[in-house]
Amino acid sequence: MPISLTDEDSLASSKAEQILAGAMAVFLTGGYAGTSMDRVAAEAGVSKHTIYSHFNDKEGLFNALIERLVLRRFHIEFGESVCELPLDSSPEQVLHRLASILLKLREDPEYIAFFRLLIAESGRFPELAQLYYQKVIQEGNRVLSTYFRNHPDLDLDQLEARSHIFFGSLVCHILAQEVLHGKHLMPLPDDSLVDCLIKMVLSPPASA
Amino acid sequence: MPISLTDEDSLASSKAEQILAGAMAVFLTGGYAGTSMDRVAAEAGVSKHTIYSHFNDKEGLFNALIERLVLRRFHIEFGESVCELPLDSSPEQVLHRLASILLKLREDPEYIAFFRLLIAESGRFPELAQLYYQKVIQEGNRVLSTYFRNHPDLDLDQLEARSHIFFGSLVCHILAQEVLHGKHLMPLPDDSLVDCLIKMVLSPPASA
DNA sequence: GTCTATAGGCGGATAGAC
DNA sequence: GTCTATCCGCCTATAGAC
Repeated sequence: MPISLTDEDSLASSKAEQILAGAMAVFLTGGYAGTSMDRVAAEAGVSKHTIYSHFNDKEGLFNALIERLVLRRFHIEFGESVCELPLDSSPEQVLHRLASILLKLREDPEYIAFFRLLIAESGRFPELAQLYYQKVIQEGNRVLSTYFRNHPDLDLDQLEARSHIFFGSLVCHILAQEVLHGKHLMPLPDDSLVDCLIKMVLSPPASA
Repeated sequence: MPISLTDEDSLASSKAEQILAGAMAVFLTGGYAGTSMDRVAAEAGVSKHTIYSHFNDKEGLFNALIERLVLRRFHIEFGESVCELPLDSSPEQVLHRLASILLKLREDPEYIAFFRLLIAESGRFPELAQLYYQKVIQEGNRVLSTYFRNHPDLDLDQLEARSHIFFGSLVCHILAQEVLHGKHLMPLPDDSLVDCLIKMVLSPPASA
């Protein structure tokens, strides 16, 4: 009876989905230690025992949640956005597109909260931080340095360092302005930063 | 009797110091929600009531601790180091010195832990995040962009954007390699990043 | 598999002795 | 001002009914 099996599977996974959705809401606002399994159960609309039967314990639930967010939500969104880049357009346009993809994340409160949570727990859950590092940060750097390598006409050196500078400046901009609430204290317009950054990153080495 | 007053004052403040030292150890490793007043009392070697009499509650203790760390420990260290810069040497040397001051923080586990804690609680304690932003991040940017402004021979535009890129790249480097444990996953040597970054930041605008 | 109910411990905050 | 002892609630995790 494949139908019953399918039903059971979809039911089970729908419960898991339900739990993970509730867990996301609670963990993202309360942090790891500030989250109680009671609140997760209430938010997800299930009982606590159901959570413990799907995920071993609080750590297991947290691991599953972060892995899921990294692998599905942020990895895929970022990856797909990058792949949609018009790679045949000018380097300036390519970098502008990359920058706007990154800076779009500023306006996503869930991403800001996820960033806070990931960094907050990077000491106690180092493997989760490394997962994010590999799937998001490394991926971005790989895309950009590969792009540089495939365009030798740009005559750039230090491809890895250049891509690190590109992403690092933008990530730190988001960190300072959104995460640390510096937006109103020192308003540096995105365009100003991006324009300056692109000129720098694309400037060939001092051809002496 | 000024002696007795002095004694009382030093005693009171020594207790407060003692409490703050214990609080630092516990908050930095456990985070805000993961820290119990019992553990702070044990670590500081005082009773809980003493803590509650000096600081109103857990939030008050946390606020006092972070303010102290920002204003004394990190603000002063950073400020003094910057003031010791040999401002009459070459711009490359000035930026190298600034970069090494920043990258020195990589090796300070307490600074890494403080960074995690500040970001972790930036949602629930926004004013503390802003304090750090004003006293450390803004300060650094002010020093560097002022330096640029005082050296018009460098012929640089977008001074604020340039200094943001300089600090942002380095801070994000520390974030990725130390906080998120990416050091062994994608080892980009400090020198490689710093050299490339300094060349970029000091390259005059495309003088067309 | 899912629920209600509960165990057992630790959380922040306070009362009273000195 | 400082300590010991305590209140009450919430925490994670589990036991037992269905």
